[in-house]
Parts: sequence; structure tokens; C-alpha cells
Amino acid sequence: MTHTGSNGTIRPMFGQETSTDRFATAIARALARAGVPLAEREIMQQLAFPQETSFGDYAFPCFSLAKARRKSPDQAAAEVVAALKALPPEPGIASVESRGAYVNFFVDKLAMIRDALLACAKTGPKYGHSTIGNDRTVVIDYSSPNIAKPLSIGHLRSTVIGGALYRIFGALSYRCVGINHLGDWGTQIGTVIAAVKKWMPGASMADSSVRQLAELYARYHAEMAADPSLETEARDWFRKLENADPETVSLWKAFLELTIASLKRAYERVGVRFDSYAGESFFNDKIEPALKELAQRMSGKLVAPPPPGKDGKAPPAKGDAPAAVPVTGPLPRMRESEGALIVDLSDFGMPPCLLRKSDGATLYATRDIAAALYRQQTYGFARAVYVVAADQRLHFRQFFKVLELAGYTWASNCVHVDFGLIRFKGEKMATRAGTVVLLEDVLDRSIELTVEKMRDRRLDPEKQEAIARAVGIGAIIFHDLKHKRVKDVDFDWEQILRFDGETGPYVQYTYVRIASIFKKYAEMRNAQGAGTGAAMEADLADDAKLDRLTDLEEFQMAKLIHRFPAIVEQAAEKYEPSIIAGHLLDCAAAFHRYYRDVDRHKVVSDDLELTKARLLLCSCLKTVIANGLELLGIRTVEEM
RNA sequence: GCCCCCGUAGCUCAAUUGGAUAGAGCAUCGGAUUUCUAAUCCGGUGGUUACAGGUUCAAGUCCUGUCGGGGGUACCA
Repeated sequence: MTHTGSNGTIRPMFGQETSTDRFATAIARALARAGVPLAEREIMQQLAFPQETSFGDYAFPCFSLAKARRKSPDQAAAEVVAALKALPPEPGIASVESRGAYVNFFVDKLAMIRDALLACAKTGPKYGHSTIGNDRTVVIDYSSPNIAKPLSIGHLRSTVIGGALYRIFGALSYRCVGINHLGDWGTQIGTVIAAVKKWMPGASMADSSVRQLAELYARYHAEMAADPSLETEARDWFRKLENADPETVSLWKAFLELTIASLKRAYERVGVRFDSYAGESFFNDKIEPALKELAQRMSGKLVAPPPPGKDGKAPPAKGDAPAAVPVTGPLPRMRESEGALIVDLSDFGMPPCLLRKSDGATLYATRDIAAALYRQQTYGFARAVYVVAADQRLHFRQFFKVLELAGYTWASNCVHVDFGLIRFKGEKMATRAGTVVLLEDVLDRSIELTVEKMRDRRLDPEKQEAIARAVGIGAIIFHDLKHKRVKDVDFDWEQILRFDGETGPYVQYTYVRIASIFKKYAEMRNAQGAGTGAAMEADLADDAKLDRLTDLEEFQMAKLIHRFPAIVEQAAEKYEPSIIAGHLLDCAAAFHRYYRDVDRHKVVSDDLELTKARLLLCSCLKTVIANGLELLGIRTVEEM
């Protein structure tokens, strides 16, 4: 079975399929030959990266070995090194030494540089991608806002995390289905209809905006507190909708269309897309059959006849199937209790999962179950991922457990990818309380600030707008994705709009600087009457003299490039885009450190051979940044 | 009440999933620009990893308890 573990990690779905690191493999092989009594795979799992890079590139801790051999760890490490030195050298490994309890390995720097740069240059925009997904389907449910409301900053997390996972899994050759499970049904819809009928009679939807609808909703909700009759009115409207009253239905459809159009504009801005907008209403006619199936599988009993169909006619009578099962002996797990239909989960330390209210209506969990069945049937997913806030943990545990108890083997492939709440000055944000910050307002503000910041740069005014958009919005997305999912975040204008330090603009700026180096190079070549820029970057790998890259900083950049594919896999394995964001920050920092030391590292120089080697290195780092940002949904710009 | 998550520098976060001297950014103090874009770089200050026990060769990480913050907890989604 699958669980979002307590710390948010999830059982590995990759297993042995992860692509291998040739250096780690060589080291494991050598250690096994040198008498470490473990399988090569186990050794590889124990390999670590020393945090102090001068200690080596890979390390093997000898504590457990020492215990087995009844020696001190230092001694064991020394013995291993001695044994290693007696063996023929492994390709790619330059030297080994023991330091305390560790066996530290130094890779052949040139080999690492060559591996990294050639692989990266060869695959270019596909660097970091792989085939481990093998076309298996991953269904990702994310964003999923309610209709007739604009997106708030609270929707940002699900939207960008889901969007990033969509692209990350896609890059690993999973076939992704992005689903926006819109909240387009329920009494809240009745409230909106009631409010519109009351205060906007006769107005056409074309003249109104989602924001207006939201305001009406908030107003209605506020007045409801004083006037309870409004509540029944709202409920009546929803009943009308359920009974397919034509006028009400067309109003509802208008809300839906208006909302989707507005959502699509917002999603386009943050680089997110969906394959399906099948919201709650889509499952209305799938709930009863799903319940019936569940009841059959769990020998449960159905309570209360299904409500009448949309057109008032009786629902298609599919036989009076498994009606009441006599209750004898231990209570069936799925049963009637207090007039409601429940699945008893007390064995698992959870409150019961409610499938039908005592008034016959179905609930959140019922709909999710119907949706899961539908998705399994329709898409045959290998994994269903729900990117939903952490306050829904219990709901997902219950709902997955019910699927499991019903005997659906694929229940173990359902995963709740949870994330911390966005709070506003310590409080949960709520539309009703009016403490919402709208997503689009945040994006706009960020773009404005970017424009201000660009003012003192001499940039082509025509390009300015596009640049400001990419940088401003990128800052917001990156700020969200750089933190681990589990953390709650307090919304703070000052922090979200920060452009210095570990931020999106910092990473984008790295890209800009590298692009600028290439411009400089193109100018130089043109002055010499050499080829054009486009061909230039592509050809670099062919004749680059990589042995000219001898500085430590260059090796360190190559190491980061080399690790990128593993980083992407790790991000998928843990459903954690922040791993990619963190790696990009490392890349950016490594480059800036390198770049600022102009005396030693001027890329474009008179030494053409060295220039080309360095250009290739920079080009690869630029590729990693571009690919990483693209996975996060952030655009790159050539200047800023 | 019970269950779940979180607690690391003044602030926001990392820490290769149990490994070496706990690292970054912001803020603050001090430096670097005739240069391929300073949205940058270098250095200083800043830590009893909430607290108390325990397991282990090794604990920020695992276990128990306490404190603090957040969330959830049968007919909302």
C-alpha cells in the first residue's frame, strides 16, 4: 500500500529503474572486489557525497564494515584503501584515500567533465529527460478551484506544484493526464445563483466577471448570517439546478464557461495546462453506479433510494441489486449507521468514511471514489497523484483505504501529494472572511516591480514587457517551488517579491549572463568574418578541447551538470519540485562565483581553444538552467 | 479529548533520508566594478538544531515524554 509517509516521502516508484551513475557504479564494483561484503547495489546506496568537496567526490563510510570486522572504523577504512590499491584501477576513478572512517574517492576530473558536457550537448533541450516512465500513465489532479471565484494566492501551490510534476513526469516519459477537478457543484453554486438573481437580474454573463460573482457571493454570505431565509433560498436554487431546471442550468453553464475562460488566462500566465476540466458535476451520473459497485464488492447495504434523475424521471432501474444484506454476526464494514451510509474504518484508527448522508445525498468522498474509478477505467493509470493541501490528509487516507478495502489493487497507486497551507498573517485565508489575496494581483504587482527595477537598464522597450512578465511571474513561481512542500507558508508581500539572493530572478539572471557571453563571442567571430551564432553553439562539442578545463571551479560546474538527470528523477520520486529549484540555485551560485573571477575565468579570450572549451561548459550550464526552469514552469529571457 | 504535521542563526529556508566541522539567502558590518549585464561576487557577525530522556560506533534526522504553533476529527468541499 502507498502512503504519504509522515514526512511527506512516498514509497519509491522507481526502484531499480533509476538510471545509473557510471562513477558510482565503478566505485561500488571496486569496493565489492576489495572485499566489502555487500552487493554492489547496497554499496551504491551507502555512497555519500562529502559536503567538504576537498575530501573527495564520493565517500564510503566504513562504520558497519568495522563492526563486522571487529576493527575500528579508521582501521577498516585504511584496510579497504589498501585492498583497493592492490586492484587494477577502475576507469573514471583517479584516486582513493582514507580519512578517518571514510574511504574517499576522487573521480577523474576530465572524465567527469567529458561525460557531463558531451551528454548535455548531445541531448540539449532533452538533457535531464529519460525513458524510465516507459509510457505509463500518471494522472495528476491539481489546482481544482471552485467556480465563480477568482484564483487566490492559496491556489498557487497546488497549481504550480502540480504543473511542475506534470512536466517532470512527462520528461521522464510518463504519459501525464492533467486534471482540473473543478468545484462546480454543490450548495455554494446555489448561493452564487441566488446572489445573481437577487442583485444582478437580467444582466448577461458576458458583462460580468468572475470577480463580480465572487463579490456577490461574499455579500450574500455575509447577509445570510442575519437573514436565514437567504440560506433556504440558496438551497432552493441548488435544488432547481439538480432538477435540471433549464434556466438555472443555463445560468450555471454560463458561470462555468466564464470561470474556465478566466482560469485559462491565469494558467497561461503561470505556464500550466490541463488535459481535462472534468469537475465535480461531471461525475453526477457516475456516483450511484460507483456506490453500487462498492456495495457489491464490500457486501455492504445501500441506504436510501438514489435520488431522482435530472429530468425528474426515475433513475434507470438496474435491478434492485444487492439491497439489504441481513445483519448478523460482526457488522459489515460498509453499513448503515445513524441513518447514513458509512465505511467503518475504526480498525485503522480513522473515523468512518461517509458515503451517503441520512437525507440520501452523497458527499465529497463518494464523488472522489467515483472519480477514481472513472479515471482508472478511462486512463488505466499506473499512478494517480492528488496535489491537494495537507488539511485533506485524513480525507485521502480514508478514501484510499476504502478503495483498498473494496479490493481495488490499484488503490496502492493513489498518492496524496500534500503541501502546507498558505496562511495570511497567521490565519487561514478565506473568501468569506475577505482575507483573500488574489493570484493575479500578486502576479501583476510582481511584474510592476520588475519593470521598475529594469528602468535603469538600457533595454529595448519593445522587449521590456515580455521580460518583465517572465521575470516577475518567475519570481512568484520560484518562491513557491523552492520550499519543500510540507512547510506552511505565511504570505508576505515583502518576501514573495524579493529579487535578490536565492530567487527566480537570480537563476534567470545566470542564464542572461551566459547568453551575453555568447553574444560577445558572436561579435568577436563576426569581426573575424567567421560563422554565424546559431551554428556556433551546436558545433562546440565536436572540437572542444576539454582538457583545457583545468580549474576547480570548472570541474564543480561540470559536476552539477552531471548530476542534473539524477536530480530530476529524485524530484519525481519524492514529488518534490523544490529539489530541482535547489539544484538550479547551486548551478547559479557556481556560475556566478566562476564568472566574477574575471582574471582567471574570462570565457571569451584570444585563446580560441580555451574559449571554445569554456563556451561549451557555459552552454551546458545554460542548458541545465533552461531545462530546470522549464520543468518548473518558468520562462528564460535573453536579457534583463 | 484523540489523530496528523511542523519547531534548525534576528527573519526565510537547506542538510545527500542515520554519517565527517549543521550550510545558504535576507538583514547587519566591511570590501570588490576602466571587464563577457552589480538582479553579482568576497569576507565578518550570528547555533546548547524548542526542552528532557532513550536507541546507536554515529541523532537536526529514529523512539518516549513535555512545551509551543498549525491542521483534522459523521452527514461542507
